[in-house]
Amino acid sequence: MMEIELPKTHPSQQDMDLIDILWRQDIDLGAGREVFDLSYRQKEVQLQRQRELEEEKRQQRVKEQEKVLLSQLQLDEETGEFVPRATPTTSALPQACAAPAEIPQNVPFTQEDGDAMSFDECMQLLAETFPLVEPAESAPPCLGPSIPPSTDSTQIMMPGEIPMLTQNPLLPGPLDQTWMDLQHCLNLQEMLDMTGYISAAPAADVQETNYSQYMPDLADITSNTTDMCPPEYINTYDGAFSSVVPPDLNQMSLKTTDINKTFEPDEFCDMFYPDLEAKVSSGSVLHEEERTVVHLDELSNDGLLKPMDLHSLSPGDISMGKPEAVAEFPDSDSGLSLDASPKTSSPGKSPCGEGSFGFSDSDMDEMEGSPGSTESDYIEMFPLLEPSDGPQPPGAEPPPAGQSPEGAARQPKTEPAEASGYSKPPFTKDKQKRRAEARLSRDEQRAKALRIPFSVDAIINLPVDDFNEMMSKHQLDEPQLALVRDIRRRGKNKVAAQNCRKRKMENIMGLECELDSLKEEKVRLVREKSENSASLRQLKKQLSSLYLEVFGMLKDEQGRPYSPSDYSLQHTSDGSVFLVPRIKKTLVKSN
DNA sequence: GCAGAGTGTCATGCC
DNA sequence: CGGGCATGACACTCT
Repeated sequence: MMEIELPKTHPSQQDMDLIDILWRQDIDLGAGREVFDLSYRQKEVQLQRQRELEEEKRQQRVKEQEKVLLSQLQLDEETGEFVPRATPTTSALPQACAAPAEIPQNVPFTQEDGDAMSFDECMQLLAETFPLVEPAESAPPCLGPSIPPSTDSTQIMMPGEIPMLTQNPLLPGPLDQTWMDLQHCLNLQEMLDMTGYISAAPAADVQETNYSQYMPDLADITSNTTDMCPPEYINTYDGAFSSVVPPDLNQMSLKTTDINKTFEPDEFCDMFYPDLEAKVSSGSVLHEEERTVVHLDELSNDGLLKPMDLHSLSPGDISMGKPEAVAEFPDSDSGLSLDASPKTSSPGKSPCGEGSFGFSDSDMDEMEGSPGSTESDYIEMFPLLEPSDGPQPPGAEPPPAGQSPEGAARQPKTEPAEASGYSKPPFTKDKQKRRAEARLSRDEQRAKALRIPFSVDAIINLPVDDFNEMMSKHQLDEPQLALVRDIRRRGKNKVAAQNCRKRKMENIMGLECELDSLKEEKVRLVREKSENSASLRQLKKQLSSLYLEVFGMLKDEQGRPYSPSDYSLQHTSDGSVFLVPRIKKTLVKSN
């Protein structure tokens, strides 16, 4: 990009023409005309200052609202939650949509604490999701000063909509109510943290060891979930947020502009959540950015919807009350694994019956291979969620298949192996990776069938202590325990086998290198040997000629030369040379 | 259809 | 003694 020195005074027409020409040259590079417009920049600076002032005002208002909310809260002694005193809609059962904006935000958010997505992260997500509606209001209280207000990003995204921001301090009532609900949730979160509602240890573990990906839920939360959330409510949540898993957040934020115009409380509810659902079913999810996926993953991992619970939240289970995801996925361990294992009771042999858990590997393969295989598609859709998976939309038992069985399943997948900290397999071809993931999903499907409340990654990769701690928090029956042990054993052994083969290949390669170097050394030594032999022959030749020369110079008393057949020259170690008669020499030798 | 590579799994031994 | 690792062997899938 060319640099242009801006004139200190107003540019002349000639300058403007020149700038115009330069701009036309740069327009291909994405430069805007305003880049060269001084007055525009000055306006921008003024607007920026204006926004900052508004920002401060908003923050003050938010703090005041926070105080008011705190004064309105009371402690529910049964659940340990803080609930608003005069709000009847905080009951766990949303009969209708009378004021449901509060319900899905209250209960789930109070339960998600120890989860992969902290409340602050949730609030941050909200702040990012609704930047146009209430960017400054959602940010300051929960994000703290370190998080910059999202106004800038708003400006970047939609520079032409600045006037809309100026309306924010005069938010209409219902939106204020929504914000109060969000604040409410935030306060609940903070208070729950303080009151020890969430067990401190797991939370610390999640933060310190970064096992949040492995531990999408907590035991106490599980029980609370089942205790406090009737199926109807879960179903409602499911309907609203199940599809939330992959919605396009950008679209969501755009939608809020509509909310800004019309809403009343009921309309807000009707418009907001069903809209999410509509967005999801529209299939826009398939093209979302990775960052969005991550956020949604976190969303889906939120407390209320735990990995296996989400699976169990499938409409068949909830609305119809059938407890058998098992029948859908007739589980069995890899016939070899559990059945052959004498020390663990195989699910196939479990008291629950053969039909309940027993699907063989071949069965699983058939499931995976079938075009309508919901599990494999599903897993490919949410590889990072496994087996926590996203909630399934009500009424459509195989969501991915319903959406686009071909397209969705063929989407390039992320690598759960890497995400789970697996050592990289020695042979990395894409197809093999995919196949490995498909095979990995077998255990995940088994875990789903037995409703193991942990992710397979967690089962395999957690350290022993954390693993035991995790296990102790859930009441698992014998087949579940056996399956979890087998999953862990197989996972460990799989990694070990990969490492072993990798080492073996490295050993082979090292030996080949060593062999090559040895061959080179052999060639060198052979060449050296021949050189030494030639040198030795040369020395012998020189020695014999020297010998003859010296011997020929020797004369006896009569001046006659000694006969080489009768005498020979011998030298001692001190360098003396003697003329020795051969007979005498042989005698000496014989002696 | 066969051969070979790659991978998962099991059994076993060792630490 | 239990858990993990290493490795040979086998089965399976894919090319």
